[in-house]
Amino acid sequence: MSNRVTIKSIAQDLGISHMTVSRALSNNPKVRENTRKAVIKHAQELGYVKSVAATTMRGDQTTIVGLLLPNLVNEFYARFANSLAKYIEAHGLQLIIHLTNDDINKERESILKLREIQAYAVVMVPAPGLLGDEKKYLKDLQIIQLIRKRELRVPSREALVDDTGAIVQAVQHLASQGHTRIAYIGGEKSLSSGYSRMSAFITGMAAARLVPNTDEIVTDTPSFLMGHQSVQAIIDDGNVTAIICGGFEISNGALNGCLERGVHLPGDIAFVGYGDPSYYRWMSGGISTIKIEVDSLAAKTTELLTQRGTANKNGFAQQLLMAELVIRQSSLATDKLKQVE
Amino acid sequence: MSNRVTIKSIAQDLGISHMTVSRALSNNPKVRENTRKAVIKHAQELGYVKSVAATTMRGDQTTIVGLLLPNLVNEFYARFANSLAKYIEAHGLQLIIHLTNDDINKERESILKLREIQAYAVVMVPAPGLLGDEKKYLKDLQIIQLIRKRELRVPSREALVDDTGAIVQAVQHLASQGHTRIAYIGGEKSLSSGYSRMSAFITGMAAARLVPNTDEIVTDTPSFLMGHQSVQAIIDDGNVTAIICGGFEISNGALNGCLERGVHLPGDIAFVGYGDPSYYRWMSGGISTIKIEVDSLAAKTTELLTQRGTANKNGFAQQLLMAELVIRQSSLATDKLKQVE
DNA sequence: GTGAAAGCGCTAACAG
DNA sequence: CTGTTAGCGCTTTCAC
Repeated sequence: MSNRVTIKSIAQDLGISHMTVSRALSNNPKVRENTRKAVIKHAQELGYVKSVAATTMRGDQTTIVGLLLPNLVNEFYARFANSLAKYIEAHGLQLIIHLTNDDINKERESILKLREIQAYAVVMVPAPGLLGDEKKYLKDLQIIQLIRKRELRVPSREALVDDTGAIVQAVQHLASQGHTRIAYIGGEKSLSSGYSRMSAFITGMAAARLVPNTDEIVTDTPSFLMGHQSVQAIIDDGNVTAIICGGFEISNGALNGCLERGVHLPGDIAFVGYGDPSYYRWMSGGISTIKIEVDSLAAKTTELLTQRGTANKNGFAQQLLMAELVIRQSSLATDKLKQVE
Repeated sequence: MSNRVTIKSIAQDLGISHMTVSRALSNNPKVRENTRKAVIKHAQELGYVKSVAATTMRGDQTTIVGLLLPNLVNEFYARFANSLAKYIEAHGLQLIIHLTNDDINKERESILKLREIQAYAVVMVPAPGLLGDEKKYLKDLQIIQLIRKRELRVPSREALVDDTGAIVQAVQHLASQGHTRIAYIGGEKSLSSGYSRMSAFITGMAAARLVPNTDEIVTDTPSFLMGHQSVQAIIDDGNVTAIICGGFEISNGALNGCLERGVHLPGDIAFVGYGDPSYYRWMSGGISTIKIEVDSLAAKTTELLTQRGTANKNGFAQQLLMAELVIRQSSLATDKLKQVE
């Protein structure tokens, strides 16, 4: 069939030089109006599109932003991708999505692929772990770390969440409902987010003059399954009247674990989730959560992405979003606590 | 800092020709073992990656698959993207996601961008509407239509869903529960899916010896809002005891509209949703749905994607997935119907 | 085994 | 205003 339409093929068709075609198509004023019109018309008719491969090879930036997420099943990640895709589209950028499943090796593979295509930038939720050769495989790439951060040995920007206040508030709220035995399930402490959330929980407990039982602070590689298993272990132990989740996946897994066990929220146990998926408000009379405005986070990320200049230490290289406690039914007093009262 | 590492820069470093470097890195046997090792070692140390732009310009296929979806907020689309990303990754492909919001002009813009980067293929949920110049802007692109199909004037493959049987079953199930006034909310009839689902509903009604009221068959451009508004209008009319949804967005919007109105499912009205998001089973004692195995659909799409050869009419160019009716609490008899009984 | 040349599509720089 | 040349990074082809 028809071969690729190029400026050369158009030039040949029209009996002019390919440079004139190039100029006409890039609105260079140094082309006679007639020639320009003829070229544009012909290009339109043939469905010409410029080869990004060629311009990239000459040194142009690509329009491709890589987004590395654990998955797209969690509503928070899906909504983030949705918002980010919308925001960056306004800047002529497009989104390549790679799923890492929080596996650091997959993360490296994905970054290599993005480097091969000379991605404009990479936005990533860094996977847990250490690699050591980051300096090599992150070369020539603008990196934005999302939600959590890892030492990358390479300049990077950060779009993070400050959920400390919301977590402290969550503990205090539960305490005010009469809860004294409160469990926490979160990501491992080696993750920046895992560490800070757990610390906030401990701070909140101290502020409420409660002594957290170390058995009831569970931290591990965050996943749906981890949340699911941890919550069921806690339920089975039966020592606790309330649970706070410190992670998107964990929250969904834990909630699922509760419902599967048929426990009533908050009748049997009080529950504070993390990330506020759309359906939480409809379940069990409403699930309380530590809410993160996903759209704002995507907007802040886009700012980092489009603001030129390398990542300096002068404030603009980091964006911080405040999380917020949303109180619904699931975090009130349990039936037992009500009886005591 | 350091400029891009290329085969030429490596060649210069090692005092050999760039061709030897090229051969060494692509496992061409015609390189002395020592040279090969030296080259590979040096390339590793410098973090060399081959330029996809260069190989693309020479005619290599890219690894980029475009995925055009209305949005990523709907769990079905997010899960599809998740599954597809996983499946194609096994073939060394990566996913660029464009959100169309079911707007045919955005769809065209996205396709143009994908054509510029010479995407390997495009998987798209075609937006409603007509354009006419598809032949031009779909040039040189392998197209796979997803869920619904449009006349594209260009060869395309199709990954579709056969939900006829499930919809007929849904009507019959409702009828068996005593429902006689059943409403249907679905996509506009100009959409292949909108038409076939509505037809199935009518077929089902006929099979149950019920006469559908034309006021109670609502079809329009499918969206969350449309489902939300349509269901509330139906509730307000109060003529109907059951509702069937024919679309992912519509189903979520309609369910939301019911919950917002505080109607009890199925106490006040029976409800059959579409697409089976994970949380439907936990809401209102379980929402009945017309379920589509999203992972299977992604697997079938991947087959179409990787099976080489142009889209012939001989069977392999189309993949069909059967939908399935899942009965939960929300589609049983309403309280009124129980009283009559 | 190794290297030199050519060309993929495009534009900056220069020459008319 | 228009055309020619060169080169971005890579591999195929053809020498040596």
